[in-house]
Amino acid sequence: MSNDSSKELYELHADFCKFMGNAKRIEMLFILGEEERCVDDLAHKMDVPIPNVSQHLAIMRDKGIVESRRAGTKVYYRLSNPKTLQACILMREAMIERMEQCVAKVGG
Amino acid sequence: MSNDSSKELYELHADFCKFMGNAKRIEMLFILGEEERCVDDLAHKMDVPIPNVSQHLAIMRDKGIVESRRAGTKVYYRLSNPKTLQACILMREAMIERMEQCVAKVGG
DNA sequence: TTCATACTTGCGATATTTCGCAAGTATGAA
DNA sequence: TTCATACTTGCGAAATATCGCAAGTATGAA
Repeated sequence: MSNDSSKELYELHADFCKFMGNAKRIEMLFILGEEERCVDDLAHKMDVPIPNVSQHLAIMRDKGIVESRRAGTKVYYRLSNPKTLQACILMREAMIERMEQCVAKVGG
Repeated sequence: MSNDSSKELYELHADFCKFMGNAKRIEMLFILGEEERCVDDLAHKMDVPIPNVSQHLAIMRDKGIVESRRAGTKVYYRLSNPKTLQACILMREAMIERMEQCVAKVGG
C-alpha cells in the first residue's frame, strides 16, 4: 500500500473525477445523459456563454468523459460511458440522504 | 430546466463531489471504506503529514462525506455513507475501461 | 500541575481553476 | 471568393485549492 504506483493511480483517479467538482459540468452530464447535443443547444439550454460551454466540454473530452462528432458546422457531444452518470447519480443520492438527516435533526 | 433552483442544486451537487478531485482524499475514501481509522493511522498508512491529513478530513467532514468520534486522545473517522465509495468505484471502473480502450487503439 | 500524545487551526506562498472576451478555425451556402 | 453559422483557442484577471509549518486545543497519565 501507499507505494508510488498506487499514488499514481490515485492521482489519475482524482484527475478523472475532477470534472464532477463543477456545477456546469454536472449539469452537462445530466443533459448529455438524455441524448447527444451540439454546443449551441447546450449553451442555450443551460444559459451559459458558448465559449465557456466549449471550454468545459474540452475538459471533459480530454478526460474521456464525453466524445464528439462533427455534422456539418455543428459538433455533437455524448457521454463516453454511462458509469460516470451513474456515479454522479449515486453522489446525488448520498447528498440528498445527508440533507434529509440534517432536516430530521433540526425538525425532530 | 436551468432555473435558479436547479442551478443551486447543481452547485450543491458539485460541491459535494469536489472531494473526489484530490488523490489523497480518494485514498482516504478507500482506506476508510475498509474500516474506521484515527488520524495518526491514516497519516502513517498514507505517508502524508498529520496536519495535512487532518485538513483533508476536515474538508470531508464539513461536506458530510465522513464522520468522526473521539476515543481518548484519538479521533476516529469513518464513511458517512457507502454510496460515496460506490460512486468512486464506478468512476474508477469507467477510467479503467477508458484506459483499456486507449491501449486497444494503440495495440490493435 | 506538568508532561506526552493526538489532533486541529491559522496563515502565507504557490498552484490550479474558472471565466469573459477577442480572435481564431471549420464547414457549407451563395 | 465571400459570407454566415458553429465552434475553439489563447490570454489575463480573479477566485479557489493545496500544503508546509508554527502554534493552538483536548485528553489522559504521572
